[in-house]
Amino acid sequence: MGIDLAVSTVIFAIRPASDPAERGILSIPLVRRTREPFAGRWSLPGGAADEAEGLADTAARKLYETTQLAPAYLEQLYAFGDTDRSWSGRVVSVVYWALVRAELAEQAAEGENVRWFPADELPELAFDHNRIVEYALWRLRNKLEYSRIAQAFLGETFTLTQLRHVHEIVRQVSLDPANFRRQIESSPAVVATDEVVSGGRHRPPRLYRYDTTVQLADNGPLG
Amino acid sequence: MGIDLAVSTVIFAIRPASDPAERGILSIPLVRRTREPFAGRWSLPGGAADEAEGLADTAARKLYETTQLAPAYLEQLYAFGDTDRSWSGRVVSVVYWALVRAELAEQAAEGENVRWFPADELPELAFDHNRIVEYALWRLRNKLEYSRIAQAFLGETFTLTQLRHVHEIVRQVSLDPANFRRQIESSPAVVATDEVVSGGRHRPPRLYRYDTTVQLADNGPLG
DNA sequence: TCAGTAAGAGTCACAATGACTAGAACAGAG
DNA sequence: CTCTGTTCTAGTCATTGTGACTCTTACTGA
Repeated sequence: MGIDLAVSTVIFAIRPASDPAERGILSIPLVRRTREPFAGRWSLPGGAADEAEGLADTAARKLYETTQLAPAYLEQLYAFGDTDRSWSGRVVSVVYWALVRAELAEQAAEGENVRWFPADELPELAFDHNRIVEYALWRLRNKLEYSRIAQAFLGETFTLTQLRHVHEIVRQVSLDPANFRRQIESSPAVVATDEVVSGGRHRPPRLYRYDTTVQLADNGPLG
Repeated sequence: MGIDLAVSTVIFAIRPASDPAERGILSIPLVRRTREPFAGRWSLPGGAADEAEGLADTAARKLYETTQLAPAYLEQLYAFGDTDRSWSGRVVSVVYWALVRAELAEQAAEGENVRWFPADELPELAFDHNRIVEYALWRLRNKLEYSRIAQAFLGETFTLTQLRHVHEIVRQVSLDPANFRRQIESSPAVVATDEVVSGGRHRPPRLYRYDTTVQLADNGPLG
């Protein structure tokens, strides 16, 4: 009876690769379902919407409860409401997507029921979650090109090479370092600090920092 | 108890202006509320989600029932779910936005409870509908620049001047006719027919047609 | 026949971008 | 200490897309 309203989140982070030649792998944490339908299958973290809480707040809370992660960026993805997307009654899912810093994601505990998967090598998930992740991936890759959200994968300060690696890993391309530098430095939202990273094996790169008065993405009137 | 799920739609069409110097006005049909809360106020057409129907289907149906319009383009805008957006219990609204052909919108019946308003001269609406329309407008103006949805305001065939007027009216800019032509003709999705519009006061312009195998907008995996 | 207006083709300068070159600055091997 | 390999960083060059602008063509109505 009635329509159930759920809130789920597709969480992205860049995790270290087993092969050290790769710079990292775009990954997604999934939770194993303990109940029918789809018991045993992996699925997106989430749950029923809370009556006393905004949708984004519910997304952030569920996200934290299941993975202990705090997102650096959170945005609504889509409301999935096809009639046949669940086996047990009608469910409308308001899905969010989130970006988590690599540093945090590394510490994150994995367990029997929570595990990280490479974003484009997912198993068969519960419900229509494969399709949802596919759409989230598309949005992430698009938005990376015309906004500043790449920063959300990194920390307060970062080198241009780190920022370039984020783009290369997520968008699965290889970018010319010199051209990438030119483009980033043309934006006033990125400021060079006078610090450098010492201790590396090569010429010490300069640290950059995002102007915190500039928001990561322009979502119009929604802020 | 429980969260009510509603579906509403922001409908756009270009309607003739009273001043013949203007080419048209971007307009939105609104319906007058007959019940509390906000009885007498104008609001977006919509209603409760139907358990047996997809969200987009509900949006299109409600849209047709209240305005007798069939949209040429329909896309989900956002799920609004703040806790304080309704006076009567918690309501989550999945909002769509739609484009209707000018030809259809002209025929559309206005009545005591349905009326068209210029998109940026709206009265104070019920609930948070002013904010919703503002966001829909922002999305429309953005999307017009990087997709082919402008065509949805027109008919099967159209002149380049008509298409340019759509851009000028919606984006509130004035565009150079020659540059606009160059840009449109560089896209393979627009094909020139060998027909022309005769009977005008000036040199008869050629009719163009959109390649129907190309979709109006690229919404990724959602199609 | 002329004036006014829009269609349609073309030119020019400038900005953004991809491909590429080259010097500077480091660590570690010899 | 010197050499080598790598990366950081600053440049050049050619191509492309775009805004501003000019000019000719084709029509109607005065």
